[in-house]
Amino acid sequence: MKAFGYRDIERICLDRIQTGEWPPGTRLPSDAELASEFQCARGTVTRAMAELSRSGLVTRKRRAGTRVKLTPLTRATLHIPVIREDVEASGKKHSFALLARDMQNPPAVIRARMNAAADVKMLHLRTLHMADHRPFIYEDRWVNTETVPAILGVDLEKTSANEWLVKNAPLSGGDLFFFARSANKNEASAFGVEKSTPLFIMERITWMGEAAITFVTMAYPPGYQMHMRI
Amino acid sequence: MKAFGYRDIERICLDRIQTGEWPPGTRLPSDAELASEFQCARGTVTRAMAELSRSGLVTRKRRAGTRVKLTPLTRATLHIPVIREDVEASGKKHSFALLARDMQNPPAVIRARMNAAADVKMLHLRTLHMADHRPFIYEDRWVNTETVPAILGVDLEKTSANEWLVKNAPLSGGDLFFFARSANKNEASAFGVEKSTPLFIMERITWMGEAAITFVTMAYPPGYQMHMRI
DNA sequence: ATTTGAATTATGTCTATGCATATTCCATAT
DNA sequence: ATATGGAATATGCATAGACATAATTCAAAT
Repeated sequence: MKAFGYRDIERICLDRIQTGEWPPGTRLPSDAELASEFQCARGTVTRAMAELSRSGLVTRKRRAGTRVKLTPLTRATLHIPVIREDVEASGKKHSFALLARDMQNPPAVIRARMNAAADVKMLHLRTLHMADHRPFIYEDRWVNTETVPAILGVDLEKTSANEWLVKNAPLSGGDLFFFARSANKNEASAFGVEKSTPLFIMERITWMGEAAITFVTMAYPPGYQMHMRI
Repeated sequence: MKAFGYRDIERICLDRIQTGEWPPGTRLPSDAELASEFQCARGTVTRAMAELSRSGLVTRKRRAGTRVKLTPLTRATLHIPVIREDVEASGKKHSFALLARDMQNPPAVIRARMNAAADVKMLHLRTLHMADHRPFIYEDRWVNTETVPAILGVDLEKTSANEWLVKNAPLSGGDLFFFARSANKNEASAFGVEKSTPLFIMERITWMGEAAITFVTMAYPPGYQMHMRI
């Protein structure tokens, strides 16, 4: 019999958890015992267990051992794409129109959320992204030009701010908010719907340390569904 | 100088990526070179790099080396809580009312999405979850009793199906869909709003292999925001 | 010029070993 | 009974060495 690699061990243990052979709360055999079962070194089992732990299926504590989490699989991962690549991945043609561009002092609500001074001026952009010439995302964006001054030299008619920022502005983190609200005037006219139509909205703030890079509100047309996998 | 552990190396390299010292596309020094820089064994660097790779910041290929991803940090993780724990975590009191419970043949749309036979009967539940006695989630759920027969013996007035299933039904995966739509009649009356009010909706199907365990539609009251972190 | 193939190189994985450290368990002293 | 302290144990982390494997490079053959 061929020896077991750490991926095999990971898969087999995952299977034992998923089939209920090791129900939530169970203490697994120690790394050493599993190593003896799978005829491998302890390090190999340790690596498999570390992966399961990182995936959130088990918890490991010194001396206390490895246990199956009480509520396993409670995470889902969302991939945040560059809009252009997202559209092109679905076989459609991406285009966009820069509807407005100016330097402005953002409203207090935005300033507060971006952790910005009262008198700061930011780049304000409104963009409509299309998939096969149909409206796909209406984007309202504020860019902190103190954090990313380089964007002022970019031709945003040719490269979307979304794409330029993703690829050029190093970031340390971000906050995403999803909610539903009625379309505002701009969104309604961009999508050709009534002002009261429910829209799926994503707000995103990205950070470089304490300083906000950009605050963007993305409105999706009626019928859009965001998908995530567990 | 104290020796560097794999977490130190991970942090330092993360920092170099985030500050732009290693911009997207950069090829990192080889594991061996980094090991020499940090005065440690190659295995230690390898582990740090494996973590960065798993977090999606770099890609590693044999012979080609380790490179900073072109679009780093494009993932966000959503933690899916048990509703009761979610409510209680915010310091509020959780309660719920089982509004309806019966065995029914689900509509064709639901059957299709659950990958179920035409004549199957499922447990259909409607539940209103409350936070401090205010409506928090309106839940419409179908449970495949062929996959989880044990739920028929559970007192769902005392333990919510949500909680019981999360803790007792082993699952191999799931699909989540998020979108916005107008409140339907039931939701409107549960939340005390107009029928046309935009609501944030989450649909979730969980799977045990090919068989669906449960299909649930959760409607959140107006103003609810889902938050994720990058 | 193009293809083929061999050498080189960086990561992938495993082994064996050792010490560190958190936690549990248990015997002993109070 | 309770508190305390030490032994035992399981994971955490690091090291050194070995071989596997994929991708690149480059020289030789066509």
